[in-house]
Amino acid sequence: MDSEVSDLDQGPVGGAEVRMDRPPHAPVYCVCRKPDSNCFMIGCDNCNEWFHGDCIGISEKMAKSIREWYCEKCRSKDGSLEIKYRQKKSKQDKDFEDDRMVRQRGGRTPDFMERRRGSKQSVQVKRSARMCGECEACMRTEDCAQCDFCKDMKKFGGPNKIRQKCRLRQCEVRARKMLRVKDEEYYMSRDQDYYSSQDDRQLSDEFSENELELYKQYRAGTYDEHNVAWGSDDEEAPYDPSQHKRAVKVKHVKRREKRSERKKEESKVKQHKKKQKHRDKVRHSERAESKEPGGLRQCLGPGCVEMARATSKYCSDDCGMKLAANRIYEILPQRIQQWQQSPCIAEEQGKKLLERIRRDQQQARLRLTEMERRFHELEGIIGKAKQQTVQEDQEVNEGDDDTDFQIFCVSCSHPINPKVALRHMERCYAKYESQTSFGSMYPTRIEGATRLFCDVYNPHSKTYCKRLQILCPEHSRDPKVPADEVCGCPLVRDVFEPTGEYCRVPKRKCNKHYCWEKLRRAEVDLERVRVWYKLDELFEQERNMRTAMTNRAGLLALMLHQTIQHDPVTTDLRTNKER
DNA sequence: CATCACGAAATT
DNA sequence: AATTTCGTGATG
Repeated sequence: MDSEVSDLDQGPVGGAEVRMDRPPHAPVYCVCRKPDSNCFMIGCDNCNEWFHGDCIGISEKMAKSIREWYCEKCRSKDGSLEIKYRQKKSKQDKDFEDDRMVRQRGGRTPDFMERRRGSKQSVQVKRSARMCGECEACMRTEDCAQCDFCKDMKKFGGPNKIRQKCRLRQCEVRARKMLRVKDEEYYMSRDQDYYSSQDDRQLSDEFSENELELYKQYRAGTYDEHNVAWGSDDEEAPYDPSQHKRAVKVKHVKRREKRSERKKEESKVKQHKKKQKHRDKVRHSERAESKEPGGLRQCLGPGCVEMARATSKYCSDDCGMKLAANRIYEILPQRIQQWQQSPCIAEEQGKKLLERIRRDQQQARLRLTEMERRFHELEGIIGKAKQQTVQEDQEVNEGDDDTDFQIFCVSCSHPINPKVALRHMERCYAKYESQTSFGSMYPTRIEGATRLFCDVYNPHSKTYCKRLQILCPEHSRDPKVPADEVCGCPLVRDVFEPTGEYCRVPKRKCNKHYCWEKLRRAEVDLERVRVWYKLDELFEQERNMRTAMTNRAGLLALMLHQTIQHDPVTTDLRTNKER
């Protein structure tokens, strides 16, 4: 914690030399205990006190070559403190050197006062004119890539026109204010204090003591306690006016003098006007504190007089919630009323759509039970077919029809005998199909369905097989047919009409009905899957519809949108036909 | 008074 | 040599 020796708090000391345009409590500095007189001053890097250049015999020019400076008092107290000088663009400059000569340095030096905050930092931060080396911003090493300055940088693809350091890295103390983070929330008490000292000075030029006192009371009420609160946040003294003095002292000498002269001339005449101005200013600062960079803001919580947190508009989450609740109580009733004033077309359409969806769902369910029925029916047929006895003689009947006729397999394109075509193509297809996998990450979960998907887990690809179980050559083989098993395929007339009879050829030899059970089962299963999908889709639609309807007049929707009744007579916007 | 733009010093 | 970032004049 380094704190200023001379401070506003010190009150009036040695009022003899106090200038007319300065309040009586202006801070005093230096060995002479006189206030800042707009002349060049230098700050001690140990005690942080400011000294008039004239009083200690250091000119601004000389100061330019000083890197670290300690006052007489500090040097006598602590023998290790030495004034350190800069060297012309040399690297040793940063190291210790015993050169006690004040050298003139070539090139340009910014017109800031040679003030450093301690040797620690001088070593740590090289370019320190705009860096205190201690604040969060100075500690940052990476650009945010978000701010306008970053976006201007070449490394972020910018045109390099602005050429300024990342806003988040602009020193909280020494960087020019407009270069710091734009968001007022980042401004800390330090800046506020700077303002108060500045404002006091300016105000004192313009306002009577009474008014000034009022203004100060106002400020004290809002700011002083905050300083305490913020003090813990950073290790520096919350108030450090010297950090910013330079700009006022060195740069605006002429302007300030002119102004004070002018003020004296017109002081009496414009009393009234000034009072008005002052009132405006106070009101402005009350209202627009948040807009003003560096402004400390009051928590927006209802009835709360605490200071808002740095990155928030509120002092606590609680206050934020309170305001939000108030907002809802305030706005919601009106919105509900507005909402109820006009019929909601979307709601009505939604209801219709929902009805339709429900109807479709009902149909799909019916279809599903039908398919389940067919499933069991088929199993019955197959069971019955198994009981048939083999009739050896039938086999010969189908003997040789067209022996020289050939067809080609759809899978392997080899020419095959039509007699064995079905058998070949089935096997051929199974061979190729079993070489590929067809899976999903999730197992099938359909309640009430038997034997639908293969669902064999493949630990290698962590998937579940999504073929129909009955059709999956990858994970199931057709059972070996015993020699005495009958084909048993129900015979039909005119393709569809069952005759009630069954094929009684031995299964191994029947080329006509090869795998007929499998194909019939697959047919049913495929249809079942289709119906399940359809049902699933309808459920999804219903869910979406319901969510939309729930959200339509939900709290969030009502708070965010409102229905404006432009024409109170025609509330229903539909055409007559639609109604 | 803030912002933009840019030369140039400081730094890498 | 390239990059960073400072200070300052022009501008609105």
